[in-house]
Amino acid sequence: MARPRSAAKHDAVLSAAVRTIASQGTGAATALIAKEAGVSNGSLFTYFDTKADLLNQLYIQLKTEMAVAALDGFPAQGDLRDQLLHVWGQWLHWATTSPEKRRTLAHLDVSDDITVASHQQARRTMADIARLLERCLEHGQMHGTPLEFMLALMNAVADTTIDFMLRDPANAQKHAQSGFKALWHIVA
Amino acid sequence: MARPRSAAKHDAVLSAAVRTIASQGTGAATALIAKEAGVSNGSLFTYFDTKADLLNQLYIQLKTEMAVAALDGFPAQGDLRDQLLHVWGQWLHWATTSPEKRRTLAHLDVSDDITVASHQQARRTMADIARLLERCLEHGQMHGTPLEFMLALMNAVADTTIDFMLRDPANAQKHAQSGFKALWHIVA
Amino acid sequence: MARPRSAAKHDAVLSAAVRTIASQGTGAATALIAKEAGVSNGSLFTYFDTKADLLNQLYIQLKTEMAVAALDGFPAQGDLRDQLLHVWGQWLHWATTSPEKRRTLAHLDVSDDITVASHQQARRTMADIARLLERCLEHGQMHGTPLEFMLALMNAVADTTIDFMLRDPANAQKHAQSGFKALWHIVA
Amino acid sequence: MARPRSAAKHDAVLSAAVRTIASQGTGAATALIAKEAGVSNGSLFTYFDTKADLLNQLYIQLKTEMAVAALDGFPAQGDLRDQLLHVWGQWLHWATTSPEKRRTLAHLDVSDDITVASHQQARRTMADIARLLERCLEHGQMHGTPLEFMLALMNAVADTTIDFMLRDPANAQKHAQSGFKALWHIVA
DNA sequence: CATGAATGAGAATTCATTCAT
DNA sequence: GATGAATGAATTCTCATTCAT
Repeated sequence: MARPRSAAKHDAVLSAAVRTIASQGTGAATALIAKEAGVSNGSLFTYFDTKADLLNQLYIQLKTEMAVAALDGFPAQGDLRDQLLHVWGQWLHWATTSPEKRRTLAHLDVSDDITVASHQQARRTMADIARLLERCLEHGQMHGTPLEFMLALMNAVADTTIDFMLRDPANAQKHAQSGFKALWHIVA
Repeated sequence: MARPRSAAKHDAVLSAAVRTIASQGTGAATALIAKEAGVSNGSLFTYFDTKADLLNQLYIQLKTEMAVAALDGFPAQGDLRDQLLHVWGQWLHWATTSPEKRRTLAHLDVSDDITVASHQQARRTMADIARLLERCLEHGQMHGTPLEFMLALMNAVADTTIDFMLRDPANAQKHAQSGFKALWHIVA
Repeated sequence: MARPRSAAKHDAVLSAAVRTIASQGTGAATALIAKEAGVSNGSLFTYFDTKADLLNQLYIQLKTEMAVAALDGFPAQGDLRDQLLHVWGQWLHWATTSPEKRRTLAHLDVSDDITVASHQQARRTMADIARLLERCLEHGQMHGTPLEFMLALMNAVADTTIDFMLRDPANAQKHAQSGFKALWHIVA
Repeated sequence: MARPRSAAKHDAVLSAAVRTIASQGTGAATALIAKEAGVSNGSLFTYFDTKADLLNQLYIQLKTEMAVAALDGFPAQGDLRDQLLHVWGQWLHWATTSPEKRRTLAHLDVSDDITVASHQQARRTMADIARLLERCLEHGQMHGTPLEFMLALMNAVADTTIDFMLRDPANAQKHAQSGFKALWHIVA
């Protein structure tokens, strides 16, 4: 019966946070995020209990968005290599077309404000990708290595690749291919 | 602000910074670092112009120390795989026996206070390792990929491996081997 | 802001305020009082123009309730000492069985938000007690002292006594008697 | 060897706090107190860890000052009544000539920021007065009542008296005498 | 009239850096 | 040079009050 909490504002804050944190790190002032979102500094706290809360929600949203993007248009029929390549391509595409989100995610990933629960939930959003990776490993040379470890490795390779694509856009496609080659050498 | 009188104090501050930043991140107060170093907060600024300066010096020192450690006892005679394995083992050994330094380095690596110049200089300390890597790649499947990229990849694989070794010390050796296997699959 | 529609809600807010202010002091947030009353924070301001208004109304209500309680069952026939003792007993009984109200009153008594008008009105609710006190004084040693002063003195003695009764419940009765003895020595 | 912490500044903050709290209550902003003391808001916190710390130190200082004032020029030779009367006079004199300190003390006395330890220490500063009171009670009608209770009673009577002296300065002396008469009736 | 989101002026602290001693 | 007090901008979060729904 009262003014409803606005999803639009909630999202505005979140996306203002992306922009602000991308350039200033997690130390960015909540007041600045609020202003950037076109909202009063007080209002920010009706949508997020705490700055840490905002950070955690943002972290999960971005991780989820990334995972969803990576699986978009997943070729259920294809062979393993094609499937992994598809995920790889989607992933890099998302990261390189959303550099701010990607940079923010990097900041959040190392922030002490992100709880273990959030990290766990983030890992869960990658479950489908993990499953794919598992099937790739089945007959490969790294068979027997903990899936968790392999997933982390895949993440690391992807991150490094993305770094180079963003740093040297002229050769982005070449880097993407190199990265996949490295990944495939590991998993297959 | 000029030449530090006492190298000992300079180093004391640096190693206090390692301890403090490892646990508190780069947001750690300079006053705390100073106290931990047994130095007055004012004195810290006679050894380092600025907090960012301290951070950058620390970054370079740690990166250098890491590179030196990785090359310690390098077997000039061995074949490529043995040489790389040696470096790998030294690297992981340094990281796992100096977890605070390693954690601090992780914090610094993503800090906005570290200049591009520092990042470049850090990369230069890895020149010898890069050269080794280059020779590995010569006849490998990744031949033709920019060395810079491969170095970053190696870094990423090493970091991931170290993470798992520290997180799960019971299986540290197994993780170290898995990591090297992955690396070797990439480079050779 | 106008006439309260529902007296029930008005009272609910007031008694929620008692509970909340007893434990948090007059700094208690209006939003908290509202929630405790089962009312929206906005609604609180249709019943009370202002937080200060709420505080003042509460102050007067509690003072009135205290005075009424003190006079309950007043023995119109008894001699002066019995009458004063009756009031004394009722007063202490109210205070010790309504410790939250009493504590709230203590907070309000020293609050800058309570206007002089409210203090005056509060004093007026004690008129009957004042009259009794006046008769006690008529032949006593303090005869001639301003009634206002004597009333304040009686208040002070009562308050001190109640403090000790609440702080040391095992000896509550003894303290009540000591307090009355002190009071009687003054007035008679 | 560095700039010494200045007792003058410490005291300036304390006495600025007296002025500010007297008129605004314990809710007075630390920034205001600092400005009033001619000190930066940051500096306030080099002299007091916390606002609560400032409040507690102030409380103890004022209580001590009051007790010292009350005992100033104490007539060791006199009879009990004269001694008590002396203390009474000194006490009222201090309170009425330092109305801001007195008002601040009233605010502090009911503040939740004052720890039990501080209250205890404050009580200890009244030890000499308590001893005098004890001797008064020895042969009086209230003999046997806990000294603590009697001390609180004396405090209450004094406070009430001071209130009236300040509120109605024209009759201050008369009120002072009335107050003492009441006190003496209780204790003797 | 009820609701609760919106507002924005504070509030207490913290901290890199400067500077008097 | 060394010390640590001084500074004041900046930070997160709170809260009385207003107003759209």
